Amino acid sequence: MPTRTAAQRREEAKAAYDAYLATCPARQLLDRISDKWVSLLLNALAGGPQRYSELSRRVAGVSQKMLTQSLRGLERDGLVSRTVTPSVPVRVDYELTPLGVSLLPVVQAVKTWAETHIEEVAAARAEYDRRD
Amino acid sequence: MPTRTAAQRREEAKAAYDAYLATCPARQLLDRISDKWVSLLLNALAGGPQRYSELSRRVAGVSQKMLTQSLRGLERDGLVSRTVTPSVPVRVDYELTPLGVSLLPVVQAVKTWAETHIEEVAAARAEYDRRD
DNA sequence: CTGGATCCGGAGAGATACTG
DNA sequence: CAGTATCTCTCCGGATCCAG
Repeated sequence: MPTRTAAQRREEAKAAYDAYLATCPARQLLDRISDKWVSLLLNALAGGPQRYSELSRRVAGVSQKMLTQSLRGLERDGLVSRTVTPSVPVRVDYELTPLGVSLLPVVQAVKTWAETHIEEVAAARAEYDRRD
Repeated sequence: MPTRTAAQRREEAKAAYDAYLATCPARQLLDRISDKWVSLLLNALAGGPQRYSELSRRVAGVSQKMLTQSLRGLERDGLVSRTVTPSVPVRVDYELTPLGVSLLPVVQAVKTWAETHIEEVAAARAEYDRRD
């Protein structure tokens, strides 16, 4: 069983998990979105369709495993579409779906906030480390 | 060494990590924000100061370990302040700093998006699982 | 050669029990 | 009440292998 099995294990775990969380199924979705690689990937896909290898370079630091796994998750959730062109060698493009596009402004806002306030956070961090 | 050691290990790991990412220090911050428990905690703190036990109940499903660890991280980054009232028993309140408040609209937008589009994602997910 | 699956070792998350 | 210490177990990253 490939990578998808991991996703399925997650699903099963969440199912049991939600049982005692009881009230909020959106929690599951929020967890998915609030993922390091997911936010990075969605931002990377903002500029249109991208190949697997392009994403791999753009998001620099992600392992092939996590890249594939994250993309599969996003595809399953209907946020990203996967198009295989059976040329030689094979070409795989990933693109935001309309649903994915609707999420885009939000994740871009997160990225923008991070870029804007990085210095304040760095200062707070230095302060914290110095005093304690 | 208590929980803080974990945070410090993270720090060290990130330092080595950033070295080969080279270009983008904001990446580090984005990773911190794009965390499951962090987004949940920030949303929970939206309604004003909360005690440790209140947060524990509100964010239902978080372990004490991750709660403490996440709060420490947020405190270090200057997003959350920690106030200890040495009564009997001791009382600890967590509250968003101005910097944390500035991030609030963004994380709330993420939460709102998740709540709004949960059904579409669930449908896409069911579709994906059925066909493949 | 690209895209991806598999296996393995180590880091980190979860649950539990304990302490000031 | 607010953590800390410990143990277990999942999950991540890297290397390797596989299909087209």
